[in-house]
Amino acid sequence: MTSESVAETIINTADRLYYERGITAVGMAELRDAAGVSLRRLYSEFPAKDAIVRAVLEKRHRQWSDGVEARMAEVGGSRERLLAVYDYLADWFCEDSFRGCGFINAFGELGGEDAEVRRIVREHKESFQRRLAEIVDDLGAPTLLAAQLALLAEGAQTTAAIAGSGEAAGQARAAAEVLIDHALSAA
Amino acid sequence: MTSESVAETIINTADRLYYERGITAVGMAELRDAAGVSLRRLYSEFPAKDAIVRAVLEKRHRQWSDGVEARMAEVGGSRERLLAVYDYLADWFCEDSFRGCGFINAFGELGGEDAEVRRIVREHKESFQRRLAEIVDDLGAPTLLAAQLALLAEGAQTTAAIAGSGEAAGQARAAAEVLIDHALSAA
DNA sequence: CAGCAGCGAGAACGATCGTTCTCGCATCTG
DNA sequence: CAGATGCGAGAACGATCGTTCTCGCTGCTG
Repeated sequence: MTSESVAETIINTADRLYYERGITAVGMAELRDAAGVSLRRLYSEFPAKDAIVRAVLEKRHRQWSDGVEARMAEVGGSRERLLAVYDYLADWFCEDSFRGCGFINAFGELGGEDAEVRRIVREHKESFQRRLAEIVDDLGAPTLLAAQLALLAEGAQTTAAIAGSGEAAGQARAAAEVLIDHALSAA
Repeated sequence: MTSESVAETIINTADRLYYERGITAVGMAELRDAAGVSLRRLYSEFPAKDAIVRAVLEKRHRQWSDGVEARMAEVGGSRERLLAVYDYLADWFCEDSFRGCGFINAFGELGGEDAEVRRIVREHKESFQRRLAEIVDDLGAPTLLAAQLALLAEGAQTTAAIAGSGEAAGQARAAAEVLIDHALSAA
């Protein structure tokens, strides 16, 4: 396999810097230094900073989807697959670099000005909700449950980031169990 | 009663602009124009932009606390007081100007760089959780429930902002009912 | 070897940032 | 009336932003 392309290096470096410190706080000069490329090369790979931001968000979307999907594939049964989401969150929250959901952060920072960022963030969250809805449907539970499980996951991400502790994942998981079992017993 | 002071005008204007468009996106010149004061006056009331940001967050914290508290006072019983939080959210989400939780947005935008913002945001969220914990305690339910109800509220705020719809409030309320009743039946 | 295309280093550009300074007018004090 | 004070308007400052341009080296092709 070939080593990563220049564009990938740029995206990975930008992702790390933007996530750590915020998008507007990281200038193109800093990105150039950290990625070890020339400014000329930066602008030959991407037309502008906006394009890098979009590429970073799209890469992050694939990573999240793949990560959640892999975690869900490890267990059997729809109920366990739903709960696997919170186990995935628990691992993520433990990472030193964890600083909340990159999409929520980008939305808070740029969502007021940049309609394209709004669109990407919204699509990311909708796709997660759709995936949950599929599994909830397999369970035979109402779609409302999928939305509620998503609320728990979103709340856990922001709470873990702000509180600086990962305990929200376990709390969300326990709440999810109650909601799932209640939905099943009502069906 | 006297009309609002210059400092209050500045804070209220800054709050609106920062919330609508993001903090870094709003410069001091724009704030001066919108508040109708001179730049000189801006810097005589506040030593720097950071101080305005902090003042805005602190005002927002009082507004949130007072608003939730007033809403909870309208109903009787601990269970209804807890659920009143989500009714408060539902009203808020319907406002045209709603763009998510200002603290979460500020955290996403500045939390990576500004430790003071981190502290204020964390304190705000902790104070909300403490208030929930008091009422949960009155109910005789375990403290875990308070954390879970907070997760639902946080998740509803970000989801409503990103999706651009207020339905998350009702979904969170329904989930809260299930969690509360489950906690009570187990006690 | 001559000529050319590609690219890195970094200067340069115009815009805008937060912040400070200058100037001139208005209002008060004696 | 003379002088001082306070403040608004806005120019000025240095820094930094995103972006483009220049220059000079490197390695290819004929």
